[in-house]
Amino acid sequence: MASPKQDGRAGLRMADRVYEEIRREIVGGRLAPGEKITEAVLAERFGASRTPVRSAIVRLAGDGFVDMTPHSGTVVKHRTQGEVSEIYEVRALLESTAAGLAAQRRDQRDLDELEELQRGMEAASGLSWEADEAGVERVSALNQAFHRRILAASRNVTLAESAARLMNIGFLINTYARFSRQEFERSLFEHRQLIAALVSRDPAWAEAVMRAHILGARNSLAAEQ
Amino acid sequence: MASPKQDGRAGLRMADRVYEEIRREIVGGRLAPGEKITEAVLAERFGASRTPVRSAIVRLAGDGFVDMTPHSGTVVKHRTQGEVSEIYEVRALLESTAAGLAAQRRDQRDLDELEELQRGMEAASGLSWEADEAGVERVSALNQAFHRRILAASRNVTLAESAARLMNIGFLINTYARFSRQEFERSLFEHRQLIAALVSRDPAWAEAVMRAHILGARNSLAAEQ
DNA sequence: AGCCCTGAAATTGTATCCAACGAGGCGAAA
DNA sequence: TTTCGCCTCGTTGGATACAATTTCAGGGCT
Repeated sequence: MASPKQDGRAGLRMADRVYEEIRREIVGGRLAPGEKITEAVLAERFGASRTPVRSAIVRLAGDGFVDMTPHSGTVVKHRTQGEVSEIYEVRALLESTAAGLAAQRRDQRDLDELEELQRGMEAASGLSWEADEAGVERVSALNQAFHRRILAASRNVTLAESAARLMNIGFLINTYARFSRQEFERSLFEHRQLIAALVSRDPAWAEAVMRAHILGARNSLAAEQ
Repeated sequence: MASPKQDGRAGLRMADRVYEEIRREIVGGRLAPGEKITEAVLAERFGASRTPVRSAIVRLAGDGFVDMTPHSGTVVKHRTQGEVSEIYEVRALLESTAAGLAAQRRDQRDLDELEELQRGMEAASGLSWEADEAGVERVSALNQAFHRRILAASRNVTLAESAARLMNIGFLINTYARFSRQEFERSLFEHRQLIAALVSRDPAWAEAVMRAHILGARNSLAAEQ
């Protein structure tokens, strides 16, 4: 192909770009579960060789996004509703613990940034929920950032990483897109409560709100399907 | 090079063999944290090319065993004592929850296999703790299997995988080798209690024992360093 | 003396080529 | 007609060749 530097964003390895792009496509639902992934096809699509594509796929497999079977191929991992519920349950366990720690350890910066993110989400209240695809995706990104900020405020990197891994494979964007406006507003309200619990340094409250928040989301999801 | 099938164990990809071997060397402490990993060196040691070695390293990085920095190289990940403590704390959280679930959901097979593993560990009571390297490693493997069995009995695959990941990077063999005979016997006793809790289907008891078991191990470790 | 610049060596990242394996189709025999 | 076996093809796994980047030593400059 001989196009050494196709993308302007320098410094990024081709393998990383491929990884990120495929990941986004899976999380965003553009690549359906069960769909086959062929190295040569992707290589051509990215104007790269199979080598970095392969590297990206190995990483995706390690992160639980795809299933690789030797000499046979790679498919987007399928998850049953039960597995998705499990993911939410473990997230509830980890993130509620993190929220409790965060209530004890947060500093002013944490609170400021959470407020900022919350304002961003509230600003999206007026968007047309079914039509505005990009808007929904932005809200979802803010939601993820909010959760990550609380994980960071727990000051426990291991806890944060374990939870973040589950958030990723939880296909958040996809699930968020399915949320109704009502669910979204409940979510906003619970985030507000979370901030309040952190402000007043109340670990038990923060923990309970986070658990309720995540298990509630799980149930909304389960009810739809 | 040109030695297409060096190892008799067929069916295994070269990349998998390299992955497993490096992983064992890191977990076993034969590769020290901070040590540099050079692809070409490993490739020669395994009589392979750099391609499968590189694939293995990417996986190891994904699993948190090594740090890859672009164009610079790969080093065995260093963990501070604080990080190791964190790992044990999150393990305590996940595995105690799993133990509680296991107490409710276990069947007779689970109990039988746990008994079997426990007998195996008890049989090692007579080994010379400082001299018998292989013996210690076997005990460590049995211990890991015991914990994995309880995770499996929780019937929550997500929970089990999250915990297993942390067990792996906890460098169990290494830590176990540092355990004194006294620690080992305390461990045996707690495993017995765990089985009793599962037999009597007592989730709260199982949960508490597991939490105490893991946090105790963390403290023994912290006290040494 | 200390610092920066430069260049060569070492090492990683990517491309291409070859080998091995699995999937599916076709044909022959029961 | 159905089923077993073989064969071809497509795809992945691995080897080798090449390009790009970092690192570090050494020399010149401030």
